[in-house]
Amino acid sequence: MTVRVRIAPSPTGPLHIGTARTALFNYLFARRNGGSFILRLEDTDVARSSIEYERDILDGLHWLGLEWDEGPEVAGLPARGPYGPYRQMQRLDSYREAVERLLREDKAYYCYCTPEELAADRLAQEAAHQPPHYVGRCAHLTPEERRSREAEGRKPVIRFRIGEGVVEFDDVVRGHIAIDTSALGGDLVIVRSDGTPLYHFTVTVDDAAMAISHIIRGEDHLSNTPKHILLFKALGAELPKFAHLPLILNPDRTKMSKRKSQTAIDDYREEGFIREALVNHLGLLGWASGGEEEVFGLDELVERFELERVHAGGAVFDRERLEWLNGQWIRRLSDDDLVSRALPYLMGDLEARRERGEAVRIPTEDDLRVLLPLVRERLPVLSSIGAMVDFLFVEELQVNPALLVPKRWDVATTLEGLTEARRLIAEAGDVSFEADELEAPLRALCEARGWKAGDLFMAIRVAVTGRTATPPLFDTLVCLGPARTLERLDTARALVEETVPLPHD
RNA sequence: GCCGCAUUCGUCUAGAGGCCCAGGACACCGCCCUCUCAAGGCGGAGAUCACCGGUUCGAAUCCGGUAUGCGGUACCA
Repeated sequence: MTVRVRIAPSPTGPLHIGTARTALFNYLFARRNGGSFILRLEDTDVARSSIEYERDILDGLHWLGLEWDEGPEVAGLPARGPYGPYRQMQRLDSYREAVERLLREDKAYYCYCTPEELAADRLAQEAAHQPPHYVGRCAHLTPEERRSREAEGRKPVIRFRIGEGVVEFDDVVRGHIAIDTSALGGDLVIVRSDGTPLYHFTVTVDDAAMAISHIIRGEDHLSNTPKHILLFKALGAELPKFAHLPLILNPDRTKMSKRKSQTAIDDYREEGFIREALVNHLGLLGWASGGEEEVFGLDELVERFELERVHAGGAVFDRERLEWLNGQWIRRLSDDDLVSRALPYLMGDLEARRERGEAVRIPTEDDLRVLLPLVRERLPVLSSIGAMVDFLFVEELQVNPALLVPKRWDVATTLEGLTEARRLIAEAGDVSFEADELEAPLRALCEARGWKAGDLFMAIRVAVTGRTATPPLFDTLVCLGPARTLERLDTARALVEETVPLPHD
């Protein structure tokens, strides 16, 4: 059997975590089984769809590395695949044709009920403790009745006859499912009164037309599946296999939502999560390899993925795990790759500072390449690059004098320490400004004075970076260079003297 | 309300009758490493496998019921 799967997002919002996960699983299944992964845009909700969202979704999927084999034309590039168009609003003819067929075969009919009538039905059903359903008022209209309603100017919807019986199917992840059609809400509206087709209808017409073999989607569609099966049959199409993925949940275990969680892939990207981490994390939501490794790249996921191993319970999106994976993946990036990915974040930070009136140097890729080895295992997300290395690029460092004096030291000791350190560093700089050359004499100094090296180093660290947490000190000094190092030590000494009065000595 | 699905450490999960008084990972705690912060290493704590019955010599694993949660129930997708 030729495997053909699809992701069918509607461009009514930015790319959602859930959509991305569904896309991933479809992609993995397709690649694993030598099948095709199809992208289809479900844009029939014209009121809520927009081209911006469409862009965002396509961009996001592309960014994640989930390349589709067939899909719509994008940004000037032509559509790909023999089953186009891949945008539903461009497939209206095929829906019209399908509707006409259903109408002709009396599997569907025009319904003239007004919203008021339907609301009244619903109220009555509620009062009678019945499940809401369409009562079938228009199910068997005579031609005369139809004409008179038309004459009133009523615009009909088209309903699909649901019929009686039990719909059964075997879900790949959930096993055997049986649902009585009486639970389906009565005959289903498939075409709006304005003539546009509705989701349940378009999705099955398209899945049939595109020869989709496996429908892999979120569990929220499980209850709708009987409707689709009935439609497939009415259309005379072959039934695909169904696999319903567990939902991704908010921490309170409700379906993940914008209200309660960060759901836009874009927002994670902006924070500096990298695609490898996101893919890895999403791949582990509802699926596990069965082995004990958990850090997998896309290709490794493809190698191991099995739809049958997807499990049925919902999965809370655990951001801390994502962060850990992000660190793992950042550490695995090559230097060049990390540099090019992190640089925009650094630039952004510095640009923002500049706009606030601070003097900054603009870093080059080379600037970053030098100190990258020092920060890579300290980066949880790329956006923290600025906080890590900004001191190299700001011209006038803001130092909090209170931080300058190490916890175990007093002002006088600090002053002495910085002065002596400045002298030794200047001497070392005359020879060669390298980490080893700097460290040895400073350690010797501490030995001689009975200081803990860590205290002296902390004073220098703050003097030179303004921060208490930095990459290793001597490498940092080397990156800074002798001139700026000495200058900042001088500034810091002055600061200690000026702003902190020396009480009794 | 009705229908459907689900339920193993806080979280993600392994587990498909004896290997499980339940394994791994994140988070947490401690120790080691260490110039700070990380990273890394080692160790710890953490789940009466939702509950109740049944089947079986034996159940997290099979069956039934209950509870709870979630999803669906639109001229949204």
